Amino acid sequence: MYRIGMFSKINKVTIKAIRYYTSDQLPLLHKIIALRQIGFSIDEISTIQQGQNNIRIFQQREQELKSSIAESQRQLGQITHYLAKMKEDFNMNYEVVSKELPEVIVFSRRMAIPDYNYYFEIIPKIGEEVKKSNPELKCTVPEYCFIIYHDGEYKEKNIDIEFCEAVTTWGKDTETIKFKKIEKVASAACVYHKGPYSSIGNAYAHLYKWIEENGFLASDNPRESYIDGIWNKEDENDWLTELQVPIMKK
Amino acid sequence: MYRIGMFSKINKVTIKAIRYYTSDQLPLLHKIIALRQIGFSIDEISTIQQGQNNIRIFQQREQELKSSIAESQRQLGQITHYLAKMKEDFNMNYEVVSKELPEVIVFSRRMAIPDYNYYFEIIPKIGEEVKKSNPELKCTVPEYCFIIYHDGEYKEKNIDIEFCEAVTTWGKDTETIKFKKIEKVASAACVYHKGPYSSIGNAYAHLYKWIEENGFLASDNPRESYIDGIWNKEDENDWLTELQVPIMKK
DNA sequence: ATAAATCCTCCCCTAACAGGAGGGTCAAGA
DNA sequence: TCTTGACCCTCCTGTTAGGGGAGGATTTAT
Repeated sequence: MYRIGMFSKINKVTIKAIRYYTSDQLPLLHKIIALRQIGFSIDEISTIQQGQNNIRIFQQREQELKSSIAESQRQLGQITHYLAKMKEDFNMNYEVVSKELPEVIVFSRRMAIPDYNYYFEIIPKIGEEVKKSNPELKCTVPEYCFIIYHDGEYKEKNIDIEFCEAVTTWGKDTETIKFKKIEKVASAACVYHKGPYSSIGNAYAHLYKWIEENGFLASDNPRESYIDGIWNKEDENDWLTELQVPIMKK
Repeated sequence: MYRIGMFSKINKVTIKAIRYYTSDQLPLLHKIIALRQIGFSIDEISTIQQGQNNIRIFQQREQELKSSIAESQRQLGQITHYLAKMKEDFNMNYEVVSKELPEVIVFSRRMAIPDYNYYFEIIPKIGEEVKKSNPELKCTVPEYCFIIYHDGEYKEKNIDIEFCEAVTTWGKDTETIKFKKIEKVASAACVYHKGPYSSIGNAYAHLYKWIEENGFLASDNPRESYIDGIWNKEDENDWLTELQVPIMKK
């Protein structure tokens, strides 16, 4: 007779779950788990266990699955449609909105890069390194992955940037990668930029013009937050980036 | 200003649901419902409503949908596999089990049919007729659709059968179709038959032999319950039927 | 005025656990 | 012998998006 903790480890089921089942179900634990993974409810499982009219229950679940897949695909179609429409909009006009940027925990690496082409050589390496030293680490959903420009001015060479990716908990620092808390920003002017990075200057221009015209002042360095990029879209024209500039009333 | 009942009818939302939303959400009711139908949670919807960082939330939902579809398809594969295995088994050997048949409400039509070929001409008509007179009627899940043989002996012609289909509530009788309660059967010997109806005699033979050998007596007329048939499977060899004979101890 | 329809608030219920509080038991180490 | 830590138990609450119903208040129709 194993103690419950051991039993839980052996069967890879939480103690809570084990306790949830009545004791006469325990010898069947594996079968229960298998059936649960096919999506049967506990009630259905005990029916399956007793009666031998399994087929109907299986067929019923088959139907459920088919219709739920159909439903999900419908929803997916809708979402794709919405997303396409949104990105279309960002293509047409820069619409600036101001919003709060919440406090986040990030892992970050600050560095000077020789020029903009260097970006996507270094960023995947950071990801790998942090995964090696913190295998359990989870990024937030939705993802929030951005670069802070620390130069006060626009530079083409030797740019001082800080790469940040928001995560759910603190992790272990490495030599180059540090965990830190990014404080909440009460108000930031934000705009989406769709297309390649070469044309991102327009978006910045719009953004700073809006800040000026609406009586604000940029109160901190800008962030460039990456939504779609080379990692998920082949076509440069589909890339999507959000620019965020902390602002304060003049 | 509409009263809530009217408002509920106009918008096709239950009063409970309307009350669930806070009053400042009501002007957006349609948007909320649309987003709910894409599967967003209330929290996500209010985030979408406030912040303008919609894209990430939509993308996140897109991912969720994709993985849930993948998961469902995995489950579907499993189930198909299980079902195939079960039906394989029924093909190999008749395994008799005894079980309880629960009490059900059915609509039924008792009639004499000239011969067995007449079956599938008459049955769809019954379905249509009952749908016409009771449009709201719902069949049970899992379905339970069967024929009771009222002849005491085996006959080839002019067979006295009663077609029954289990439903969830009582409905309106028609001239030929009556609603009735079928009493619970404490114990019935059951066997699955796979293949065309022409070979169903074997299954009956097995079943009655089992009843005899195990010291039971058939206590009522047999039921033939239809699982797969011409309505969902082209190949006769895939048809599946369960035979049920109420029994009692000798 | 009265009856019927409609409305309101309040409480409990769902599925399958997760999370935590508070307390009990047992063996090893000091 | 006392204490500490590991492990265990039961009980309570929370999760989603409302559904179902009780009991009483208000509005509408006759």
